[in-house]
Amino acid sequence: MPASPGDDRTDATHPDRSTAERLRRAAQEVFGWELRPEQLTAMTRLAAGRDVLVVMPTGAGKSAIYQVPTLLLAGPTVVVSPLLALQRDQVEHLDTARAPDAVAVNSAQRAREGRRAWREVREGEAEYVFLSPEQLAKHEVIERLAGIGPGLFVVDEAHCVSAWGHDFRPDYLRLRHAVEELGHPPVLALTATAAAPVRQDIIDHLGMRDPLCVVTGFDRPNLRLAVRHAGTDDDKRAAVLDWVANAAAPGLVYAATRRDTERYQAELAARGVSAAAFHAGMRVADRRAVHERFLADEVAVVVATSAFGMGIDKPNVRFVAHASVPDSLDSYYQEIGRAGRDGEPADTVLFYRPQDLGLQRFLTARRLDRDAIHRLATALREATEPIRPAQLAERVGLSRHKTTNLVNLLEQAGAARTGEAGQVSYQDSSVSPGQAMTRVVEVAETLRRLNRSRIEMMRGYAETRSCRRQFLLGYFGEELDQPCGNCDTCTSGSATEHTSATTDDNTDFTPETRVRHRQWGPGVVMHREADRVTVLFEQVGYKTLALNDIHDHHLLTPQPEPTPPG
DNA sequence: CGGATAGTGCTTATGCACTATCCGGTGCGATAAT
Repeated sequence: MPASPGDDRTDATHPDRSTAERLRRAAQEVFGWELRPEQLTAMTRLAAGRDVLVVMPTGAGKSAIYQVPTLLLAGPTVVVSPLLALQRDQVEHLDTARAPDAVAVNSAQRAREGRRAWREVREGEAEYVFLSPEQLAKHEVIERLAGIGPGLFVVDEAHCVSAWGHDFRPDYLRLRHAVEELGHPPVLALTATAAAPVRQDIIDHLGMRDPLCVVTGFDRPNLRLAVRHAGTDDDKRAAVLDWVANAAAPGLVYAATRRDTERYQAELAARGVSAAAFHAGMRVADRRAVHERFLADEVAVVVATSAFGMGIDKPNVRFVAHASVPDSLDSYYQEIGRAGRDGEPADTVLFYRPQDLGLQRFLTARRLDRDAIHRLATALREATEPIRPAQLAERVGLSRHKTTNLVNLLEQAGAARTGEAGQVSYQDSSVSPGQAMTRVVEVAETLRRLNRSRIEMMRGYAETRSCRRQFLLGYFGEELDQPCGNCDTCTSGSATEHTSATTDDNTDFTPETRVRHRQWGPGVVMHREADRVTVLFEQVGYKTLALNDIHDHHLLTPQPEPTPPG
């Protein structure tokens, strides 16, 4: 991995002491903060014009990393944020501090409000401007910003680039073009959760140059981890209800479908539990009411789809139960991370049926419109000059959303490219639209395999007999020396039986070892247990292999480290 | 991929087993209808 995500060492050169000192003082005087070393490292690097990826838990002061350098840098800071509600919160939060003004620009506001916000940014009154990725896809927004000259480009909740960019919100994958059009100010990506491939996705799709990766520990030792296996669907439902009805509130229950959230809510209510459902199909006012009542401890349990959570910083959540598996350990960790933020003990329990993985396979499978790909490729090949995705959508008669998605795929397939002005052109006119389509299908197939393998890692977590925390942290590239003592497999003794004793004949395939598989090609060892290793392959995603098979059939060959770039 | 639901057929009356069909998650922004 060229950018070596996960490397949290500062480079050997001394950080600019005077810059560090100025940052420290600004933080103290304007915000009243004492900066921690990793915050200061990231800020100093940004102030020096470099790109930075920060992976830190919620509450560790991620926002400070852009809020403080903004005071020193010329030009406003652009903050890309996925939800309008988050933008609102951030703007309000900055307004109460002694910080410069913050504004948001989005479709929810009136034209007059928008004009005023732009004027404040232009005149230097506002130093922070919050935008959705969709705003940055608009040419006039880029032109305005380019005219003002932002000093810093921040992507908050940066895991959304990877989680949503590939089909749900395709403008996330085009942010790199916005960055280029703005003259590549230093780019800061912030997230609480990102395993290796997610980090690489963020770096690639934001076009980050030789980024510093600041990754602090993932472990949340106060969270107890447990999995309950269930036979039939009815058994599982009964188990969820029994467990939740007896658990210490407040808590969250994640379900896979909207319908299930309402069903569990009704059944909990019938048992006298104060519960509310939450999903994206509800009216905005109702969603907000649930959110506020939960924060105010007026409702004990929220039963939600994955729609609930981002931006919810409630310290005393005592449990997060999953009535069904999410699509990846990344999502799972994000969701259980909402428990126990006060540091007090909290329970996480996954009610598991392997059949539930099927729904996630369905939901993450994307159906390609081959005809539309062919039409787009043809239109691009015939275009006399480069064209913006929005214009291309009009020309071909497809929605902007779909066009952007397919343009992204054509780019990833090497069939199209985006130039400096954000316009798309056909890569090589000797390639036929049919051939371009074939390549797109291959790219989509690789993405599908990766998604499936992430679902399989979810299975791995649910079915492991060794320490769950070791498994979970291993997935995020962090090694825990000993079984944790605060998960169900540790308590039952299963973890000690299956723990990975590092025996002498067994020291190859330690985590981070680069390997090559005869069939699956190159990969990196992510995790090792007593009798098996998990490898992340570039082409097929995560695979777990038995050490016996590896040795007997010479499946894996260790590879030398690639020479670092530069 | 699997669960829910409606429909079909069998059986012999009020259900039961089987089959076909449909449905399933995240939010922005622009637009249409009041």
